[in-house]
Amino acid sequence: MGSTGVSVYTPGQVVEETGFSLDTLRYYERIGLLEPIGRNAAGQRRFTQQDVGWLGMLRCLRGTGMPIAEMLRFAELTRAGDHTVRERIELLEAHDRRVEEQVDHLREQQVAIRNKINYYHSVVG
Amino acid sequence: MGSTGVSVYTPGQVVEETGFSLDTLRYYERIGLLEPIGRNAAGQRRFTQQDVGWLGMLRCLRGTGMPIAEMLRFAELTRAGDHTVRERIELLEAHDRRVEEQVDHLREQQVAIRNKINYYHSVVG
DNA sequence: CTGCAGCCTGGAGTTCACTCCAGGTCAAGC
DNA sequence: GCTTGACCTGGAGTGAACTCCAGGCTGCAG
Repeated sequence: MGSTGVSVYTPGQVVEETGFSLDTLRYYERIGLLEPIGRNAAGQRRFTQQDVGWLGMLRCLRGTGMPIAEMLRFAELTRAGDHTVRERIELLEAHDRRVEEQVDHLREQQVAIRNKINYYHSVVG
Repeated sequence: MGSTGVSVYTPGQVVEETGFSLDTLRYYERIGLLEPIGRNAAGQRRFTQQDVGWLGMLRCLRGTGMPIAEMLRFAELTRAGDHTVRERIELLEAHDRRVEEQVDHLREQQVAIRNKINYYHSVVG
């Protein structure tokens, strides 16, 4: 391990790691998607490994189109403790099904787009 | 064929067929995604088979995440005539690649979500 | 002839998810 | 000791894509 026993991340490092913008990180904290992030003496955020891990989860959910409101629910369930694990499973499984539908849907429409492309190719020869 | 020689569609029928809302149809016409739709004596829209076909294409593009601005460009190319077919091909092929990326991306994140689900399952037993 | 459903217009309002801003603090390098 | 850059706050602004509204017309079922 380095000079610090525990890994902490500056906002800049978290931006780097997660791909969220600094404004988005602050926004997520404000609305309660993140628990209040620890601060150093100067009041600057210091993210823990855990925070970064959680952000990874959020990125996954957002990236697959989960609305903020539902992520918020997931965050609350997570904070509420172990007795909510079943609910979290349900939430994620429902989301997983939606992702599956999204993929199917995209594939279907892709076929139509490709048909159009082929048609155009046949027009220009 | 029925009582009308050519098929025309009332706004309501187009809503039914395309899944776009009436407001969206009007919006699309306003911004130029649709050419001005024909009207009956009372000033009400009457969509042609062609209009409905074009709307099908739009639905496909929107449904795969193409921004309105780009659909507008596609609409303008289409209106401009046959000499734009190559540009249209390029536009659609670029979009097709983005759709492909979308699908890959979704699949990747889906794996992470499923891992999480499995982890939760292991927790509750 | 009355009522209602479906349609019309221009323009305002909404939702979502950020993103930006002004004005300020603090640490470190030159 | 001054500048620079990363960071802070509360709150306002943005962009995309609709969606809604008030007020008004028409055609037809009862």
